[in-house]
Amino acid sequence: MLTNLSVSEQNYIKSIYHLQQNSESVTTNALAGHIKTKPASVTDMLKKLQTKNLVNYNPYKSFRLSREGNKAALNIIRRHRLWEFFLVNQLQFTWEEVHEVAEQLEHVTSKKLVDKLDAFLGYPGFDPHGDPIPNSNGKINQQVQMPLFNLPLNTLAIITSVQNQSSDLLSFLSNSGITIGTKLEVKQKLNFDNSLGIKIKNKSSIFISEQIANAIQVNPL
Amino acid sequence: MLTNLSVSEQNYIKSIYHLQQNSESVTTNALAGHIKTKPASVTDMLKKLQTKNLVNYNPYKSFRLSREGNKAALNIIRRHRLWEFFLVNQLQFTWEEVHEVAEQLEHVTSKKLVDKLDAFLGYPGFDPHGDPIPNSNGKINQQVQMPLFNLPLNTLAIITSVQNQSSDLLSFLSNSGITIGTKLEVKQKLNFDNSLGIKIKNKSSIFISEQIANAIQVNPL
DNA sequence: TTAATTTTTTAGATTTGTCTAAAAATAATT
DNA sequence: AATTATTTTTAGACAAATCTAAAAAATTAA
Ligand SMILES: [Mn+2]
Ligand SMILES: [Mn+2]
Ligand SMILES: [Mn+2]
Ligand SMILES: [Mn+2]
Repeated sequence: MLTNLSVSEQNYIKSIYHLQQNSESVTTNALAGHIKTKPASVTDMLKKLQTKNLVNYNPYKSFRLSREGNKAALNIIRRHRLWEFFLVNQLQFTWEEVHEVAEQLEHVTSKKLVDKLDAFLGYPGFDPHGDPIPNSNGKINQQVQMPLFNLPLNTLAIITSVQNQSSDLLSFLSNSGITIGTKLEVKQKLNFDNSLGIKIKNKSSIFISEQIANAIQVNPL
Repeated sequence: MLTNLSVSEQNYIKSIYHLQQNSESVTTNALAGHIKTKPASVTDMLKKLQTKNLVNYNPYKSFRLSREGNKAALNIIRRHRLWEFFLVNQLQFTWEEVHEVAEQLEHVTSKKLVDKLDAFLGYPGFDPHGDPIPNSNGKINQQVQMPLFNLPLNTLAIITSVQNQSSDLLSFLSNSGITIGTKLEVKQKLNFDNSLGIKIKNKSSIFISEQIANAIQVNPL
């Protein structure tokens, strides 16, 4: 049942998918916050997505993407991340500039376009922020990673992804010499505010806040 | 006054621009036919475009794009044609496949994206159908051309563009060895139906209808 | 286990873009 | 010039997506 999804429906589905990554089921308020709309609008849309069998919705209780909905979400995310890869690797965008543009490009739904773009780019596995790109069957290359905040002291690790699209944060990170593939270790942790002193390999040491350390995902070597 | 235009507004403006190429001013019915909507909807949209100063609209009389509207149209057309060029030259689409996809891509309005795409493609002057691509200032490379139907007999000419996006027609033409840059001459014209016998350089002769001959633009050598 | 608080849903309104049917204006014919 | 035909606009309705305010349900606290 390959229904044509409106841009709005696509955005809701994608947001539900992302929110489900962190918690088992999603709340109306969380979705409203994520998508910058009001809870009442979320309820309206949930009823529509329910009739299209894209979510399993129990009013007042909870909702999740259906198998159909999950598949649709992966398609949208595939397009989003392929375009981000294209923008950085072919058009010389920086990693903090691409998210906004990809938010628009992801809604161009031609399958032929997406698959040809994928081939043109050499079937990349990860986008510029380290997030995995689903292949044309919706299969994702999951990688082992943990928040930098949880990395034990004095353990060398490699940055695998950054779980936040704020261009503020992203340009701060690249200005500090932090990007996907950067090797670093945590040297100290301040009890006062939970900030971390980190040593970037072959570079200077800097302090980062707990929030930033939680957005950065690493793979201990 | 760089107002944000909805997809619908963009489609209306683009259509008005194209219709103005052929006749001085545009009629409500012609626009409705072109955009596959009803005359009443056109009137509604004209009133909105008028308040945004994108058209000069005299109810019951006529309407044209304003200077503003013209500029907006050129921007949309620039995006459309750049993407068509990209699809054919980078993603290996054929010239009859690109129009439909470009209809969607043209509505992604990021100026940075468009300018970087332009640079990436090497600032192409013409799209895969031979239509000129406006530069970032809206300037167009006009070429001297005439309908193949008007080409005198036995005059060598080069095909410069095809003024129709029907994929039917476009694949017929490429299957017949006709594309942008093809050299040919008209050998005979049947009075019965105005069809033309044309000789493609280094290839066989074929007959084409008056309609097709009028869609093909050539430059006599 | 009531009462208070928070979350979620409903009711009703609004905006955008579209449509049909009817009215008004313009153009073409006799 | 009057009639007829065509084109265009208006009036009113509708679907999609959103909002505010009020009601209902669920959760938390007392
Ligand atoms: Mn992104
Ligand atoms: Mn990303
Ligand atoms: Mn086209
Ligand atoms: Mn074209």
